[in-house]
Amino acid sequence: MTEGNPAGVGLRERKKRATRAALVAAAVRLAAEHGAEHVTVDAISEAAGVSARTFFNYFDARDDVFVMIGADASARVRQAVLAAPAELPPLQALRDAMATELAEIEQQQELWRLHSEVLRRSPHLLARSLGAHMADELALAETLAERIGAGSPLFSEDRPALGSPDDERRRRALGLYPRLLAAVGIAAVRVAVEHWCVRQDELAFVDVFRETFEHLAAGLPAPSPAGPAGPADR
Amino acid sequence: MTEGNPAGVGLRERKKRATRAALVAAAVRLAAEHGAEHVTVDAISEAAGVSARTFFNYFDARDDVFVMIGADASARVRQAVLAAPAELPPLQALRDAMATELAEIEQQQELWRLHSEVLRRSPHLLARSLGAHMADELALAETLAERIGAGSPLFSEDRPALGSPDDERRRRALGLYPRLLAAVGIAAVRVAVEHWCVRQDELAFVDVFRETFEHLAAGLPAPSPAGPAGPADR
DNA sequence: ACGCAAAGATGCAGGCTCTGCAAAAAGTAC
DNA sequence: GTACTTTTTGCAGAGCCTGCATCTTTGCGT
Repeated sequence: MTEGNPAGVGLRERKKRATRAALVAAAVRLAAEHGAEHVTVDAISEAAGVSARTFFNYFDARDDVFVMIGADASARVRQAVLAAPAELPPLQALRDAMATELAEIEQQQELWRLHSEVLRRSPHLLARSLGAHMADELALAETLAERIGAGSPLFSEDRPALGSPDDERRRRALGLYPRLLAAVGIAAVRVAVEHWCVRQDELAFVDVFRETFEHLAAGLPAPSPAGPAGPADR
Repeated sequence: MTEGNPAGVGLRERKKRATRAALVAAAVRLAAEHGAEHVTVDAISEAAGVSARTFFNYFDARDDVFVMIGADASARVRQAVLAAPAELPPLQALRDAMATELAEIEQQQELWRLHSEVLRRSPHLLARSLGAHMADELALAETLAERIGAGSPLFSEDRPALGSPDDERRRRALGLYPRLLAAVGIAAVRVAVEHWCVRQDELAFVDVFRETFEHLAAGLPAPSPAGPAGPADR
């Protein structure tokens, strides 16, 4: 009924995306100004030009509007993991895929800076955001399994909700290693980003990122007192 | 008003703990039976024998009552990390500390099984639980820093909320390595537990746990098709 | 034992979040 | 233009959460 239209995706679809984007933009702008917990659904909806009831047609919970940014970045990482040269070890393939994505995000700085500002001032949202990425982690584990070749043809782009029966089935089909690699990789990126955010002035993100994955590849040995993977940084 | 009383911690304190425990127990029991999202604060409070208003004197949000189990386990892990033999590499010290704690938890099986059942059926809570452990991660990173000797005398038992100015300061004082080790270690435990939960019948948790940390210590190399971490235990 | 001060529990008012339902409005196809 | 589908909206209602005033319990000195 729909997608036969390459030029225009259909007025309906376009309007929906516009509304969603307007809600997210309004929410982030208001949150940056007044603090996320003082921004009501009514205020967001009014700023976006829709009714409060409509807000809940787009988001299951008020907080979701603050964590639904970059929902497609993880999909691109998975694609890159599959496209990586076959001779690369899994950890390196993952590292490179993530590096590419992070570089692109670094260019949209402004939006992400506002967003991270909001998250910093509302730890509650940070926690929620973290949890929201659990589904990404599972999907990434599947992709890694497929790349390694240990997996069955699990590839599919739809992601069932956490805890669904389907989700259950997919977990069973995965080995320990892909899941571990996915979890550890995501944790490493998170730590690298946080570490860099705290000392933006002193360090280049690329260096932090490289050092982080060097630690991992080395098996996390105790760092020498001077510097872990190079000259010390303070 | 303090600790001078070894025999009894004071009636007041005991009552508070009892109330908190009663609320948690009632909540988990009700959630296991009816599903977490159908359990109201009123129902929990009534089952625990207190008023609904009192519930919010103990928990900031209704969902918190479902994720506040084992809040003191992480403190014991930190203690064990510090107490570990000095010649142990950090990763191993962390592994052993976690293993001890997990063994103790394995004995309270019943409560934890119920709890994990609740989390499984309510992914929303799982996400929240994940985020709640962020503070633990930071504290663990500090402890690891102290053990390594790279840290200043940061030791203190009070944990400021995520995002507080104090939290900010403490993050700055930490190097990349301790934070990475803490994040990766916690992620590894989570994966091991999940992997084991999904195939409880086939595997012993100890084995899954050991294999997980072998992967880490080896630097996450691509597993050989046959056996993941080489020819088994050493 | 008595009474005082601190801490906790409770009730209540009120605002905000979120859901189901049915009617109105807007887009789509014929 | 008409009929069909999708989206938006208002409304009612349940539940979540907080601030405030009050009452009860506990800890402790005398």
